[in-house]
Amino acid sequence: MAGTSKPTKTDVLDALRHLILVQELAPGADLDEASLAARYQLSRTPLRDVLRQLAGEGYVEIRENRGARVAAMSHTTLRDFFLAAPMVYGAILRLAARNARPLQIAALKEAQKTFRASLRSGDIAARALANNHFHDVTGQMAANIYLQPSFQRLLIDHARISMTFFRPADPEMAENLDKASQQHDAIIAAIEAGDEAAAAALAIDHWNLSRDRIEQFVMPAALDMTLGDAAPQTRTL
Amino acid sequence: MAGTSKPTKTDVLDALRHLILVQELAPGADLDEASLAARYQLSRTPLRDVLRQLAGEGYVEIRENRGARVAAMSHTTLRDFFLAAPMVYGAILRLAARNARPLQIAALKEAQKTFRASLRSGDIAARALANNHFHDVTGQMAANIYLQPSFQRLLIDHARISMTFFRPADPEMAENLDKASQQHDAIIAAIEAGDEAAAAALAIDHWNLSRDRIEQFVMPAALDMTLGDAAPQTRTL
DNA sequence: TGTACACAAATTGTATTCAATGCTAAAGCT
DNA sequence: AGCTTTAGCATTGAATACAATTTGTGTACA
Repeated sequence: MAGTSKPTKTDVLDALRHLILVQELAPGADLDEASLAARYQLSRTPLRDVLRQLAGEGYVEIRENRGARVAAMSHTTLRDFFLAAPMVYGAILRLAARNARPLQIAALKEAQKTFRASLRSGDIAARALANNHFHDVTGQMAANIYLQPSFQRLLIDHARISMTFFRPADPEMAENLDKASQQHDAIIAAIEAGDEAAAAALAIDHWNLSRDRIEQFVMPAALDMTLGDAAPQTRTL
Repeated sequence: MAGTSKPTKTDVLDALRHLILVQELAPGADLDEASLAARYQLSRTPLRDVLRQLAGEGYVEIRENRGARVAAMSHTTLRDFFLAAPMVYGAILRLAARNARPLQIAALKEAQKTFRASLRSGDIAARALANNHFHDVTGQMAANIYLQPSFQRLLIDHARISMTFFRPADPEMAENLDKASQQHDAIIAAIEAGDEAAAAALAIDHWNLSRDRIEQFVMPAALDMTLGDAAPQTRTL
């Protein structure tokens, strides 16, 4: 393709979704219509359409007369998330095992291949997107329009939470991710076998693993400091 | 208020939501931007915003370059609905019992009062809306942003399904609705007592009752026609 | 008679312009 | 000095005009 052509509305949608998922646009960040329109070379009218659509999908929030911002994350977000996620994802995987079609299973295997590659590459944004896509495919398999909206919102914040709570250096993290990848394989097997119960159980396991990873981050091991070190020995909280 | 003033965008949103919920705008109906703009006395630009927002909420569907239509109902809708509804609503009521605040409980009682009044009035559109509002309040009590999107979509189609599958004349229907109203009271009591298990169980009961009502309609008792009647005895399909 | 192509009408998408609203900061008042 | 008021600025909302896409219709041709 010769020369970067003017981005279409769909391009902008994808671009913004991407930026939000990998937190290059941080939660709560203000989105200015004028500058975004300039940035993507289209007028404000279609750009507003884009923001409205992203609002519908849960990526952004729009306040009347006060513009759009990236969907915020509050102090209750994590709790709400892990409260809802196992149930919804359990249902999704159960239905996926029930309804998956051969072409979809092929797509899921492909998605897992990409996920494994992203693990090796060490690119954590690529990993978050690949993981997102893997789960998105399972959502398509489930094919229940009433579960889809909540599931999609969970996927958005799952990606964002993963981007936040991740230490590439930590060897425990690497091990945790390897386990996650193995669970993906097990999920594929359960779906292919049509084993609903196994699929639902794997959903729970998968979230427990994810929660462990985050707990590791939120509540780290105490610093290793013995008595007699230079640091003060008593502290007020 | 002297003279009907020009409707604001919020008015149009509410009006369209209402029309869709009570099926005055039928599922799948085409929504023409120009005529809607003329109908509500605002230009196409804000009206498109409205349609985009309604699309995000699940009321309408927008196809690129081919306009908007009221969210369709397919032959799988009912199945998908009753598959997802008990689980989601069970979770909602469980969380409602856990988190409900006094003001919200007062609002719920008020909603139930309105619902009872609508039962007596016999206005089935008013009944659908009042029921919708009752459940909406429970959703606010649950206060989980990840369950909310799916729950809202369930509420939309619950109202529409109720409008479709209802025979005002049928005495069984009246009895069924009276039971539903009693369940509402039980739901209020469970929430007020903070009894999560009871609330969750009532959610299941409530959907089973609703499903019974619809099954009554979809699979009615066979017509009572004995051999030797005037009607032709053999027919081609 | 059926199909393919081309043209015309209708409807949606985009750009530009103008109006209204919210935010910021400076001035006046208590 | 601290609070309220008010004026200017920046940003969002609405309206109109224009462009592009889709759909329907008609005609020519196999």
